[in-house]
Amino acid sequence: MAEPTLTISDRIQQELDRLTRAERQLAHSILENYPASGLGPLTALAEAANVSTPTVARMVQKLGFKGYPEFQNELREELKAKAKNPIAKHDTWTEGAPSGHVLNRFTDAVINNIRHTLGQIEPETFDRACALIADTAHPLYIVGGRITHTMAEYLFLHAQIIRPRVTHIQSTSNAWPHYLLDVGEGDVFVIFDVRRYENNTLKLAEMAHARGAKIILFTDQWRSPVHSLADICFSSRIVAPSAWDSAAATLLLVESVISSMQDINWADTKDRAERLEEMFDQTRLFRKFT
Amino acid sequence: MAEPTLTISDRIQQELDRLTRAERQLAHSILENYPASGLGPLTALAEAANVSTPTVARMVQKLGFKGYPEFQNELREELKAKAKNPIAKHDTWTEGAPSGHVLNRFTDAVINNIRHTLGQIEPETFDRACALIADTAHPLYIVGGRITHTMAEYLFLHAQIIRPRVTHIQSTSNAWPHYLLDVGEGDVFVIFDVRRYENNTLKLAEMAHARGAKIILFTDQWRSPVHSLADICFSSRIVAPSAWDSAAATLLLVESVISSMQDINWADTKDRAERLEEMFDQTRLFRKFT
DNA sequence: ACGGCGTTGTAATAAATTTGACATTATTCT
DNA sequence: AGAATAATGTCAAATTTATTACAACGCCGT
Repeated sequence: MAEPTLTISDRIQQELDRLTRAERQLAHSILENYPASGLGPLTALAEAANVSTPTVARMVQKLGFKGYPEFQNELREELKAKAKNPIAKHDTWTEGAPSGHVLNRFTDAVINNIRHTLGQIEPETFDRACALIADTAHPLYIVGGRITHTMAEYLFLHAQIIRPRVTHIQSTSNAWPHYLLDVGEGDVFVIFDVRRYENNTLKLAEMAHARGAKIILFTDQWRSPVHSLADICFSSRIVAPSAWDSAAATLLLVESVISSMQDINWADTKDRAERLEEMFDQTRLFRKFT
Repeated sequence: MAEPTLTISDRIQQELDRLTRAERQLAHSILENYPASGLGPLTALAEAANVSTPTVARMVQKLGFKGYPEFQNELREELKAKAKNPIAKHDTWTEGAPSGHVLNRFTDAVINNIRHTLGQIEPETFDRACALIADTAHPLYIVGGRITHTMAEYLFLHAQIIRPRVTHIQSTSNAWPHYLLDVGEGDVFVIFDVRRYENNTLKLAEMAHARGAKIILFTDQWRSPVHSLADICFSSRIVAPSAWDSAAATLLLVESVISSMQDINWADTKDRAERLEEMFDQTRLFRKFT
């Protein structure tokens, strides 16, 4: 990476005058639909430009590449960079920190995770999931594992305000079988399971499934075995520059679900939230807002 | 060109269920930086995905292509089409969703929050906080409130692996005063308090402060009253297009702290993590990785 | 108009990539 | 637990692709 901010396209345009007739013809053909045409085989490019193959080979060498494959390689790198760029246009997030600082490295990874995660979600599926979760006609069960129970609880704490009949189950607790006694056809389960996938969670999902419950699964890119039982499955990217994974993308999804639920059940929510406020005031749990 | 509006990326995601382990691995690798990686030689793609070359060949056939070259050809066609389309439709996060969809609105807000939050943090302060949290010479207490205890617990679950003498206190539980009995000079408190700020949390912070403990506070942009007692204070932006706030930026900070702690205590962590793995294996809590 | 030089194309060679056959390993079902 | 089946990898053959050598063409100056 010796040339940082000089694309191949730039370089070609710069050289345009110094090029010969056939080469210019070729150059225009490359720029015509850049960079796609340059990523095909040399022969195809030559044909499209109506020049011979050696002309192509010679020109890429003139541009300073060892050969056509190297030329293509840089084109692909450009493409990668471009794909990342519009989102992560900050080379550093925290000013004054070297780009290698944990904060910057981690933030990059998280933003990337978010981008990939969102890219894989079909809005219809998401809306369907929210509708299920918000549907007060059926009880809602929220299930988390050893680490993920924090996400489960986060969802639970909000869902609890928005709608009635919500239960939080920890699959690592040994009390979970009791909860399943009452589960019936059409009940909704939101299950969190990221690697390392937990046996209890799978068992729980199997039992819920057997009783006719709908399952909405939040997992990672490799997908928990629960996914074969799930009606809807969201997989978040969780890779991070760390020995542990990042739950940030998952949290984003959860918060979006909460927001969407709230919109669906607004009439109810408003009422419930107000009653909750009152109760908080009475318990003096919170200070009055400044 | 029989498939009009169905990109290869779409098709791969659609088929994801029908694919086998190695193929899924490969699929993710292709989607990782799409479409650049798919435009290189088959060998390179296989290597990047850690699968054998025939696996790649087989999968592209499974996707309905005669061979790898034809697959690449369609990728290039897609690229051309995208380049021609002047509407850069990538101002949305989830393709196919209107920009007003919850997912897009929420994601925008979260990314913005992250930007603002990170922009306010001085790397030195962050490093100082991590050093304190990682310092095994003093016990570490982690405190959360009604909602924030999920963040607190997330930190706790990881800190627990990385170092000894970590305690999680819920300020909303009535057991917290007991924990404070043993607190002494130099003990470290990580406290989470976002609006609505909780009385219990403030009381707890006051007592800890009185006993000479160091306080690291995670709060929001308006800053909890605890901040006057805190040695270090991180304020995250938490605004979201929702009746509730977003914890995503806070989580990002927490995860960065975890990552940094781990680097500081690496020697210990490795050992502790290994012992933990053993115990997990013995309890059969998790399934063996597929 | 002719010789020289730079440019371009043809064809053969060399290198690489892709594909297919087979052995090995993992997984599923009984 | 073991047999059957599917999945995956290794290796070699075949095809495609890039490169090189060389011949032909056109252009320009004298």
